[in-house]
Amino acid sequence: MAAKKPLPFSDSVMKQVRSIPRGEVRSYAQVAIYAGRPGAARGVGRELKHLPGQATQVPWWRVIRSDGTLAPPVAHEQAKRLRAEGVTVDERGQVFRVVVKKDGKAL
DNA sequence: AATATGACCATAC
DNA sequence: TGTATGGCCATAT
Repeated sequence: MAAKKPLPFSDSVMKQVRSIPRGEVRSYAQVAIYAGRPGAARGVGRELKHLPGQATQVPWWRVIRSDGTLAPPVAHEQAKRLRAEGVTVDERGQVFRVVVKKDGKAL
């Protein structure tokens, strides 16, 4: 019997994105790594772009850039949704990442 | 199969 | 500190 076929890139990415807890953010690169394709950050962004957007169940807005900024095409919508979850977003689209200690306590 | 594009990332200047 | 350049990966044509 053939070995277990790895999930398609897109499915793997979606799975990871959906696993991001509310109020938490993750970078494209980080998602790519968790999806099993380190360095495929661009591919991640491409997949998220393919999403329905507002009508999706995938919390794409929790995926931001590695430097904490938001991607220009969606920055507006994204900032709005992030703030709705308690994530502090600067006017310039800068996200103050929620740092959590191993205790689960916010820093 | 090769080229072009993109919601990126890291480094160099 | 901000801008420019190269690299990486996954689709579309």
